[in-house]
Formats: sequence, C-alpha cells, structure tokens
Amino acid sequence: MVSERNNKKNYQCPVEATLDVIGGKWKPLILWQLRGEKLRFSGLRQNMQGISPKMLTKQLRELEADGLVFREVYPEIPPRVEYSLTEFGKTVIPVLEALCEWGNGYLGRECILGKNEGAKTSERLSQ
Amino acid sequence: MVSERNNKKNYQCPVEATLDVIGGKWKPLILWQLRGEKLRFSGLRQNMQGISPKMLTKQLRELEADGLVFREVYPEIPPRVEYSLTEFGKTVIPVLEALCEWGNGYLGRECILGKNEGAKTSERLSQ
DNA sequence: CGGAATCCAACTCGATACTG
DNA sequence: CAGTATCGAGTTGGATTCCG
Repeated sequence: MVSERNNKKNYQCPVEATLDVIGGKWKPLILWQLRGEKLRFSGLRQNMQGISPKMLTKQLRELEADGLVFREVYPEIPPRVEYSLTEFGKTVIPVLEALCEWGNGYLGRECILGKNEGAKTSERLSQ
Repeated sequence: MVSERNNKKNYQCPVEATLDVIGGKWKPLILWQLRGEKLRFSGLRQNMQGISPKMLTKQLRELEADGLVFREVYPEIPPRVEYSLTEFGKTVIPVLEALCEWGNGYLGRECILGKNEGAKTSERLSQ
C-alpha cells in the first residue's frame, strides 16, 4: 500500500495534492539534494542529520510512487542503489525555489538564523 | 503558547519554514479564501466542509501569529469577527498559485477529478 | 456568533536492532 | 550497503459539548 501511494485522494484543491507530494519534513531536502546529481542512500542520509533509515526509505518510496524519483538498483555486492529525479520530478524544482524564497523572506522578518545577504534566492537550502 | 507560534524553530531550510506557515490541511484553503475578501468565521467555515470550529480557530490563530492574517473584532451583539490578509499575507498568494499549478499538473498526469481544460492556472482552488 | 474545553483516534516520526 | 522489523513517544486532527 505504499507503492500505490494514497491513490490520489480527494483533495479539496491541487495545493493540497502538491503539499502531500513534496511537503513534510524530509521530502524537500531529498528533492533538493537530487536536483543536480544522482545520490546513493547513504549519500542522501549524510546530508540529513537525524533521519532514520526507515524514514528515508519511506520518503523515497513515496516519491518514487509519485513519479518524482527514479530508483536504480545495481545488482552488485555490496549493493548499490542510486536515486535521481525523473523528468517530472525536475518540474518541482521551481516550486521549491519559490517556497524557499518566500521562506527566506518570512524568516528575515524578525528572526535571524544567520543573515543571508547576497543569497537572496535559494542558497540556504543547499546547506 | 499558541500566540507565540513555535518561535521559528531551527528549520533545516527555508522551505521547511514556509511549509510550516502555509502548509497543512487547512491553511492553503483559508489563505486562498481570504485572497480577495474579508471573511467572517462562519463564512470561512462554510467553504471548508468538515472542519471543526476548534481546528479553524487554531489555524487562524497560527496564521495570525505568523503575521499573515489580520483579525478584527467588532464589539457588537451578536459578535462579529472579520479575517483578512495582511500585506505580508498577500505575498503568499503567488506561492500558492505556484503550488496550485504544479498540483494540477500532478493530478492531471493520470488521475481525473474532473478535467480542467481551459483552466490551466489556479481556477481549481477557488471551487 | 464565535469561539473554548475536553476527550480521543489516527497518523507521524524517531530510536534501536537486525538482515540479505 | 541498503535497507527491514519492532516499539513507542509525540503530534495532529476530529467529535462533542458548553460559554459570553
């Protein structure tokens, strides 16, 4: 029932669907990391301090089921699995950038977290 | 502790912050409804079938604490409260539109939900 | 009318240990 | 290496009832 995802439930609006697909705590990070390069399971994990293998697996499976991420298994010993964005998956990047940009504006309103002079776009996400 | 929101936690990236502010099951709907007009509590509720007053209150309070929504109380009998977007709140509209548009693309990939010929932008949300 | 209070079910998320 | 299995704490969301 993971591979079927939620059968694209009856969303009240498309925004809900989008948030269901790319939202949550980890998916934006995953998608962002895969933006420019294939990554292996452990490679993804390194840049997401605190995620358990179980969670990472779950998120990746969902992204795969939703057609955003391609999972390629190399039948070797030791096993190797590479994750990359599908063509469709790449279409979310601009959306993520929009979210990132607005988030920077929101955070900059009175909070800090390290000021981002110069980096007025989406540099923050890549850290 | 609701009025303080989460003190802008340590987000791993601005996208997380954005999703925390405008994400979830109800907030997009609320923001979208307030896009063009002030609305009262009951007015908002009518267009969100299934939401409990508790939830609507909670969401509105959070949006207010985050500076997106303005809450104006008219000291009358019976009481009247009007909700509207702040200037800052209006800046999320383009973001919502981006999310909406991508969501339509996602939903249209193989799912139905009523085809939206002609309405290739964000008409869906307004229903 | 516009909520607040209470209780509870469901789902999310994480820690830990183990495996082909 | 790339996961799976199990357990459980925490958060979210909903139903219901009551109040100024």
